[in-house]
Amino acid sequence: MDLSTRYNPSEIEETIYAQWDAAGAFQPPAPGSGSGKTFTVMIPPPNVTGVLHMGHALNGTVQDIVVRHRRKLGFDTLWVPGTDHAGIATQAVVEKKVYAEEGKTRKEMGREAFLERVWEWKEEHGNIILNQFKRLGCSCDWTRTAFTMDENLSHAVRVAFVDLWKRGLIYRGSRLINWDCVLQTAISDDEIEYQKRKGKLWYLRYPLTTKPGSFIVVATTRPETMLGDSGVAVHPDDPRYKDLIGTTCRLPFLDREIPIVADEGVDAEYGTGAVKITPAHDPADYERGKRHGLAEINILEKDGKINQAGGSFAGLTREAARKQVIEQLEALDLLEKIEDIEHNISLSDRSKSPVEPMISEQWFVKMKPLAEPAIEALDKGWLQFRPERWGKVYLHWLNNVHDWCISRQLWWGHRIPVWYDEDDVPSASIEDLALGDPHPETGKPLVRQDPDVLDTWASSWLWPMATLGWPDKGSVDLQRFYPTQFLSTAPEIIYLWVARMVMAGYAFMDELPPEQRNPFATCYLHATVLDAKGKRMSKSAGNGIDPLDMIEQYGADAVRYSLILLTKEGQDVKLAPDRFEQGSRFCNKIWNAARFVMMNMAGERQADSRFLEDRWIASRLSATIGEVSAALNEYRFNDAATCLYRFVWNDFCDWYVELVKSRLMGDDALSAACARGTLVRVIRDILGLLHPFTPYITETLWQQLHEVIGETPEQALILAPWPDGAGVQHDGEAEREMGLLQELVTSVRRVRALTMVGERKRLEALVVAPREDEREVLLRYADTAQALAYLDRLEIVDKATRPPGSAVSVAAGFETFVTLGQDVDLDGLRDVLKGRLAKAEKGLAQVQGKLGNASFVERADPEVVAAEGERAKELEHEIVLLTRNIDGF
RNA sequence: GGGCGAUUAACUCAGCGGCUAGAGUGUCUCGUUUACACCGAGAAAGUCGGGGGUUCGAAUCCCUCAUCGCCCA
Repeated sequence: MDLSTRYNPSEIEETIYAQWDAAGAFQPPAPGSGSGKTFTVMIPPPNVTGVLHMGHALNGTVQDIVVRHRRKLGFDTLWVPGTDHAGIATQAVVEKKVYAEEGKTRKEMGREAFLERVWEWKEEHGNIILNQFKRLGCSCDWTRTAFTMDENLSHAVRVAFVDLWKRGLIYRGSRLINWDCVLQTAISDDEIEYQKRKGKLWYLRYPLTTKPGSFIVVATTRPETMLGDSGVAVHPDDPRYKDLIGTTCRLPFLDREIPIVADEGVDAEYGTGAVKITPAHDPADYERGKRHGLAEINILEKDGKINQAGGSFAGLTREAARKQVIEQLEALDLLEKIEDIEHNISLSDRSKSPVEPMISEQWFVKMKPLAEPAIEALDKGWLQFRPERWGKVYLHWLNNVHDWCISRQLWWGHRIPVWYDEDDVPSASIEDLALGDPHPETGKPLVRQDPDVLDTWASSWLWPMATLGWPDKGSVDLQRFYPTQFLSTAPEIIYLWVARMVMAGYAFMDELPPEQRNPFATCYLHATVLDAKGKRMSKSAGNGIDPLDMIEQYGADAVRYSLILLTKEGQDVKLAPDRFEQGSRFCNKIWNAARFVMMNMAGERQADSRFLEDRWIASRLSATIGEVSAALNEYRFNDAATCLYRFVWNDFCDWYVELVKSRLMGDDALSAACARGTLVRVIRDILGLLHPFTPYITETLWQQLHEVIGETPEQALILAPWPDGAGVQHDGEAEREMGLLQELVTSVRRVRALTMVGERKRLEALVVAPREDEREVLLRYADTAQALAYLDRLEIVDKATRPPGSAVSVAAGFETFVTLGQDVDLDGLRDVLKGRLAKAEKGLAQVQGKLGNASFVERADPEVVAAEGERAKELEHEIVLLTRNIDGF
């Protein structure tokens, strides 16, 4: 064994990962050879264009902890990795690249050639992020790596499309949709982000046809849309406008006569109480226009420029048109006033350009019928959110769901499987149809395929099923691993993805009973990672911390452990690079604790021990196994990590290892053997319990430990059974006695520190312990205490007065006098005693207050009352001791 | 406008009806006894955002206000 005193992650991580992979540890056992209980997790597929950010790192860690834990528990565990094709993002990346390299636009290049280039790009760059997940230590089954554009997944998309089509849930229609003028495609409601901006409210005068020289004034934030106005609305009860209802006004520039209508939806308080109606370019106006039968006048080209309907403004950009409209209105004295306001504008997620609502022919999915079972799944408890509150967000969206615009004017994606005959009658088909062949219903020759592709979510919503083989219902994986047990993702895609996957499960897995149809039993929403100032980390803000840098610097285990230690369930986390030091230090601590064990393995080992500290650490281990197991079963990762941290550092390293040192060096062979046996037992379980959190270091130490003790482990740690707690149990007596011993040792240390007498100086101590049971325990372990407190002599008696030249420390029930000789500075010690006294007196006053309160004694739990009584006695005793000793100085 | 979250030690966070309100970092003091200086020992440090209420008892439950952040419209 040659172990450096420092843990050096970079030396081991790659080797260990390769070992796991080579051993097939990431794959579930073959059908029939495992336990038969499966546990499945699907990775939320990152974009192929993506690189790992902290959110991914946290999410990857969470999933890997779950997966490793369940695998060690004996489940046939499968974690499916993969990426999605990210239609808009990927197309934009490749478009840019092609233009930079060849100066060609995608249109100049042509669809076929362009798609070839996208595939080339994907082959070259598409695995970057998955390899980064590997660096993190993620134990995905890479033989099942999926991509949403793979043949089988593409087939699934077509089957789903045609199925919904046949059920009448997919339709094509001319609707108001969100248009991205830069990328020139439709986007869904969920791809919009809102930004608060300073803007203006312009008040425009529209001349009344019935009263020449008079106007109706409408307020708008987007004056250029007036070119598409086909009406003005007022509230029916608004006295200002009552007599104008049913009359008309004239639209400036275009000289269009438009009606003034009454609409309940108008807010009489806002602006002038009269609003312009632009049905073709505003969602509210679209509805309003429908109600009043107003014309839908499209004034925009696909690139956002004003079209012919804009008259003299045709050809101008939106920005230029706004300027011109305002200037010309002003010239005509039709601009009443301008107000500064703050309002939300909608931007496209992808291009960050203002979204233009536009009427356009698109494909839609009817969502209401699909949403119902997804709502029921949560109500019935078949689906659970963690933290639970996210369920409300999920329900809110489902209850207000709009039809989903699934067509995109892109090339990269699943092409819509619809062909048209010469009369534009569509037909959807799973298999490609050939142009020229007869239309399946009309019999007329097919003349074209729909040029558009589907929204990326139209394939990722099938992810949990399609990656397992759906629509092949006979697929072994699908039957074995569906439904999955756990999904971990970010809260911002509850609508985009989570809710849609549940819908898809109910829509397409209809042969399963309802409780098994939804694709995951638990949806865990992980924290959002913020920077040190509390701002969201983002590429554009440049405030991100690169997880790969952190892995380089501290090691993957340290990054994982730090993230979990920082992240209370579902609570956002503020992160600075130095926060990873905690995990790094902890890894180093484990490394050295294991080194210590390995350095002391020469000789017999006995597992079953009656020594106090052996029984105590076994008792603590038993509790730790219980707590960690419970926490992991309930996905409380932070609780599990904290519990392990305390056990390893405070119990095992600070106390147990120190206690055992003298035994290992001593002459008592049995004592040494018991110490060795216990050390091995505890460190093995520590490695096992920590493995899901810090897989590399624990696996490495596991192998080294076995080498040292001359055993061949049955399995690598990744597959070794989860510590079951057999052979260790709660031992109240050991914990009590150990507590006393710790008090005694701490007392002596405190005296040393506060009197500056030095850690090393050999001292003598006298303990006065009036309680017989306590005295008896302290006497029994006096040797141990003497060693830990570095004492030459330790005397324990039932009563005595303070020896001259000694300092004192008061622990709960006893006094510890430490002989120091003359000329020792006792001020520090006295201050501490005074502080303790003040605290004890305050505590006593509180407790007596409670006990003196008749309602408390009467109403509180008898156990609570009894405990308070005990507490009062302890405090009284402590006060006596403290007072006595302060007076003595 | 609606919803959600946060506000506890100098900093970052736990605790969510009854432990003397904890941890990590930082600070101060001391320390190289066969693991670890990425270490050990000890100490100091908090009117638990403000106000009101419920309760025998509130950091914890309810109401309200304030500040910050996120989501939705």
